[in-house]
Amino acid sequence: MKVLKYSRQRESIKASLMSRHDHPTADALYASIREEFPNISLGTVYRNLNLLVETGEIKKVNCGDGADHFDGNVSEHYHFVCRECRQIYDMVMDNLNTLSHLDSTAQEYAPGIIDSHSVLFYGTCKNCLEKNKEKGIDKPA
Amino acid sequence: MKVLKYSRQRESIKASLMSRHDHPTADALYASIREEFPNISLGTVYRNLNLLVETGEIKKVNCGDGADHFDGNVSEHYHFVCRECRQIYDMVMDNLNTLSHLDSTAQEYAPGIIDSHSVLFYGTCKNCLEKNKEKGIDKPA
DNA sequence: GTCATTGCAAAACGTTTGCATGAAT
DNA sequence: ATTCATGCAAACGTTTTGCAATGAC
Repeated sequence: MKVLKYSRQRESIKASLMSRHDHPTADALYASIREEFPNISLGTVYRNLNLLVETGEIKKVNCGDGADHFDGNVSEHYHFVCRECRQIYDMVMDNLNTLSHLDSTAQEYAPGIIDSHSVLFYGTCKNCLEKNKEKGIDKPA
Repeated sequence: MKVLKYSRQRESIKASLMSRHDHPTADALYASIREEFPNISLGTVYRNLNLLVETGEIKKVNCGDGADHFDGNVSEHYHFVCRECRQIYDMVMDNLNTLSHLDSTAQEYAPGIIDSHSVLFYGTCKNCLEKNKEKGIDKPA
């Protein structure tokens, strides 16, 4: 296994991600890190995010919008992705009824060993539903 | 709604995807379509795949390897993604115990209206487990 | 002193788009 | 005749990479 050396940049990237409750892209994170490290490069942000994913300190979320999103919350949870505003929401669910149940069922059918999973729900979030109502739009685009 | 005109290319792309049991990328599909239509362009393949997704005739699967994969099976099912060989397997599961259960639980927590979902399991598939055993590797990389 | 990490820029990758031509209705 | 679809190539957005310089140990 690779030996990691300390780096202020990596520390700052991790701290910045941990302090957020959204699921920023590398570029969004880059923008906020630059306030502290004006000379940091986007490549460094990508390299460190990938390192942190490898060590399991953060998670990568792929919601299908073309960009990787990152999540400082490594506990098992689902995500809800709004098709209109593209925001990603955490969905904390009852493990007993959902995740663990899903896992045990999956084990029976999976053609191998499962070590992790990604559960995404797509739809229209409450905020967008309200905005649509205000504009007099009954059905979401 | 947009009116679609018939095109031999689109028909062939759909037929080609339907005949496969894997989950090819646009590029892989492009390679096999080229046997029938040597002059077809990759752009046309992408355009038609997106049209077919819009009309609900096929599905897009995002397994996090950077490329979109396409699925001719539009019935609700899960996917198992092998981290070693990158292959995507269909997981046909008992709806009563899993998908519908998951959906009803999700509705309680989701911050809006859910219209679809993506469930991916990651791990090592049976084939790779066997190959690893043959090579004398006990634990997967 | 060694080797990981950085900043920079270029390249790679998958996907989309503009445009003139061709095909379907 | 109209309008959508095609092939081609260029452009796009995201991520990775090669390299010389810097920093951690």
